[in-house]
Amino acid sequence: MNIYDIAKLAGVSIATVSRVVNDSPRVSEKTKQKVRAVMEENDYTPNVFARGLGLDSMKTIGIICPDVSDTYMARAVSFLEHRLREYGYDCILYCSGYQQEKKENAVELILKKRIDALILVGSTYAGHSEEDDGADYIREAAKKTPVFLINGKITGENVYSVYSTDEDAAYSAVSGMIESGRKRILYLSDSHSYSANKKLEGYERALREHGLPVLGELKLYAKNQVHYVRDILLARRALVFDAVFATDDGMAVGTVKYAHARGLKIPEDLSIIGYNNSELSVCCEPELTTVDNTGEKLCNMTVDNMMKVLNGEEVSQEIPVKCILVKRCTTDF
Amino acid sequence: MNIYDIAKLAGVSIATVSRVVNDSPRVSEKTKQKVRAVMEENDYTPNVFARGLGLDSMKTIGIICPDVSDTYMARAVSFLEHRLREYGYDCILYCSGYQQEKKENAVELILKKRIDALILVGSTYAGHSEEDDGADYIREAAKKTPVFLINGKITGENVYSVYSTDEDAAYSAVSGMIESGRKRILYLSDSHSYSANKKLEGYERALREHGLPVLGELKLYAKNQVHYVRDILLARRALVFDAVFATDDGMAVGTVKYAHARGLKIPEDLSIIGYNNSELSVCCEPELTTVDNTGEKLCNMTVDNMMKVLNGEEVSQEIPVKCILVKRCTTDF
DNA sequence: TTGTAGGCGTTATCAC
DNA sequence: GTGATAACGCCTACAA
Repeated sequence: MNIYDIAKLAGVSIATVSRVVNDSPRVSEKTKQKVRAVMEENDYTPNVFARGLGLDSMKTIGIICPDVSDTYMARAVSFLEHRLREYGYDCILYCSGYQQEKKENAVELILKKRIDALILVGSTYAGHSEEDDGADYIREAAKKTPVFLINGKITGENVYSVYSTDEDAAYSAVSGMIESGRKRILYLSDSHSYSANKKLEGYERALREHGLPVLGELKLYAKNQVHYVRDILLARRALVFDAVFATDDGMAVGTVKYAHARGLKIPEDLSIIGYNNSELSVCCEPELTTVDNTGEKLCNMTVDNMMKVLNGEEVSQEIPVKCILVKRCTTDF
Repeated sequence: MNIYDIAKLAGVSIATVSRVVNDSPRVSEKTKQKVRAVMEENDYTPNVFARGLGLDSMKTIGIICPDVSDTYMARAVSFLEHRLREYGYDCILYCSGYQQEKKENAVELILKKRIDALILVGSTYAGHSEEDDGADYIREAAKKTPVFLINGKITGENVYSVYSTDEDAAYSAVSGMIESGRKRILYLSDSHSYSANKKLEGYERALREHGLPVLGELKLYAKNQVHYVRDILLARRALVFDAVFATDDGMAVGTVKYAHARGLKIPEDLSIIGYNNSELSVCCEPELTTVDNTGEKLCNMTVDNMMKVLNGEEVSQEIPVKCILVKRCTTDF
């Protein structure tokens, strides 16, 4: 059942049917009714491929994230999908993994789908250092379609970044711990991504501004898995620390487990702050103090921005969003 | 840059270019080389819309789930996406919510995209009772494209179901608790979906076969949120139970919190079993005994099956998969 | 082995 | 207000 069939049945031309489909004003109400009736009756649906071919768009946005099974990204994808759908867009999802090669491959493949825009979720896409950010493939992609980063920053034509101010958040979280008497604060992270580095900067600045030394032994990298973190900490008996700032709740919960295993009291003996304010943060005992980086806000702003860009409006290429420290029971300030 | 441009530059016809693109055997190696070179140089990519129009397929699978921010579904989507990509398919994601009307709407909208197949994740799509399963919209969809259910069962032409045997799993979990001396086991659930009902059946069968009464007061419905469950249990001081069988880990963790609040020892005073073996299950203290319903296996089997169906092969319309009880520290059997 | 021509189902630009 | 008709870019008989 195509536009010709409908035209024939309604006794009009395909042009008129097309106009009705697109609700053009220059069709008489009478013929509109007539054509609509025929369409209903035969439950006709315009062929999206044909339409796509003509308009060079299928109203589809590509979303790439390293791993949707990660809570943070799953939530982000959920927010994005909802907001995009409100605007009438569909989502193609691609989970790229964390390796540079796979990320480049993902971008390349998804671009072939002629998406209207591309969203990259997670700071892994923002590269490592400021100089060589390894993000040229993204700038290249931006020549074909607008690119939107969630929680990462890349400068370039046609690329837009919305990110949370992790440096600030880390600074004030760590400052809080220092001001409540902590002297040896462990920085616990699972990555060297853009946002992880920002958190590290905030951590170090807090130490420096409070006159504490920045020690290499107090920076620990691990997998973001509860038991993994617990065990790695248990294995380093010699390492002394009275507080932990983790860049993800999973690692913070691992630290809670470690404290239990060693009989340490939280927060008296060990103060802990997580990141992301995920479900996990209210599962452990005591419940985690954690940084909420307002994923929903980031996502909604990104989509709203995108719609403006697609409409040809001017838009800021860089939007920082403030984090919120959610105080629960693993800190005493 | 389209097929005509490439043809002109390579000094061949568009038919030949098309053959090269599709790696047809009836092109001489020499012209293949030549054409490929030109394509590389201009980094030509065939227009997927045009191809879709001709072939009536864009190699895209629709995935609908009620909510990707839910851990179980996020994992499922992740597994599905990976497997589908191995076969060269893309995924369109749609989060429908749980309301019947929205689910129907989601299916209707995604069908318009002319996907090659549809996957429905979660037993909410399988309806409630055996008689009126409210799934006619799915059978209707199956007239247009093959439909695959993950963890739900619907009978119908062109619909395929892969599901875990939740009745069995619930039966043996609850039996374990009874045999270790529990007499009043609370059934805690957040839904009346197909799989939730199966779990309830298993729970009731275990009680009956062990000579225990099936009591309405011991069936409790709640939201799948840690604090919500804790508070609802605290609010029912009069309710007596010595074990809890929860249909999701989130509610089981809520029960752990409840036990802490009341000073109950786990598992001595209260034995708890969760469901899904999610991240949450190792976050609380003590860690949860839980049922692993092998989501990865369900997903992989679904995709493999789908590929056979798309190739016109015959395939079983119904595949049950066994669950595994993961024993941790909230039970004593 | 290669080329020509028709079809896929729209939208958009003209005329009328 | 409505109707022809030409794109859109690819695939694939059929012909050579």
